[in-house]
Amino acid sequence: MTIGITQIKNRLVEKGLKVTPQRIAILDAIYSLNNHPTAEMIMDYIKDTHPGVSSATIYKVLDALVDKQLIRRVKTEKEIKRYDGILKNHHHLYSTKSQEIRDYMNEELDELLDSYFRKHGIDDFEIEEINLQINGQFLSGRRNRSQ
Amino acid sequence: MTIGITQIKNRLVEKGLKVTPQRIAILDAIYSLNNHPTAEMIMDYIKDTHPGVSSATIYKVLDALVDKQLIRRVKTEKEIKRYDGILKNHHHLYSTKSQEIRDYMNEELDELLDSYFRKHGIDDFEIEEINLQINGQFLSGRRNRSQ
DNA sequence: TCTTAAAAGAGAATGATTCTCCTTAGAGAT
DNA sequence: ATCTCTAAGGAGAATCATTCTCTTTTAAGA
Repeated sequence: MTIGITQIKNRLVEKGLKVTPQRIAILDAIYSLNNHPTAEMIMDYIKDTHPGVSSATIYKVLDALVDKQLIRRVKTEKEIKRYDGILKNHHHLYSTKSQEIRDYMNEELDELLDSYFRKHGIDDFEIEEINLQINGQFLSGRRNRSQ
Repeated sequence: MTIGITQIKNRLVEKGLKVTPQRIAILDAIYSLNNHPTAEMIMDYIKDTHPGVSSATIYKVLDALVDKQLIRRVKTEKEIKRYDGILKNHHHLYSTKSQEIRDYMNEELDELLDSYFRKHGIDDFEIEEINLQINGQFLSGRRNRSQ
């Protein structure tokens, strides 16, 4: 299911974004390179058909597209910059408002997932570990969840 | 449950790492600042008690500690640099061997999680979205284990 | 076409992380 | 305790993706 140029234009218009060749090219690149490209991969892809697009433009367009929810950002392993002294497998609560991260442990949940995936494996993939990334908001109750 | 200096030393020795004041200070910082500090937060914390530790050392020590599995790295929102054109909520399969990421959609699983969390909420946290980060290995048809 | 705010371009600036190269110091052996 | 040797730490330059600043261009409605 490839997405055509007309459809890309419509999406831009719907979000109130001006339709520019750069934006079309970038969205098209993301849809075509459909395996979570980096900004650099997008630049490379575009270089052929649209030479001379400034890298600053790529970043600005990507920000605008994320902002208008036409695309999303995905986490990767490499860019990680925070450290955790707790080694036991656990999950994380991420605030969508701040940069706060809290640990979340729940063995019952782990077992539930474990038994689910024991029954329904994933094709061509051997699971080693599952981490939930739970996004939401901390309700600043004065209750302090230590550990 | 704070971890003492003696225990930190033991952990270093167990992993075959030389026990140095810098390593002790860094591990101690991670255990004390127990909310996923960045390298910078660790530097700040250490500055008082161990002034003059080179930032290069901080990074080297952190790498060594991750390498020996005394600490782990955690993903955050900010550092994300890859883009996804698929907006529907979905999960990701991450290769522990390469930088490959694949989408994984499973509505049955989503419903399972949904109903689980409807029954067992998380204290002081309002869930907006749950993404599974499933780490493992892609079994490429012929089972290519050669990295 | 005209107008104008939004978008694109160029290149400098930033800043976290990495690299290089040299010095220091754990830790086992003597 | 001292010696030796290699791992570890220090200093500062280098890197490099991303952001910023400022100027020019252009999409799109009048």
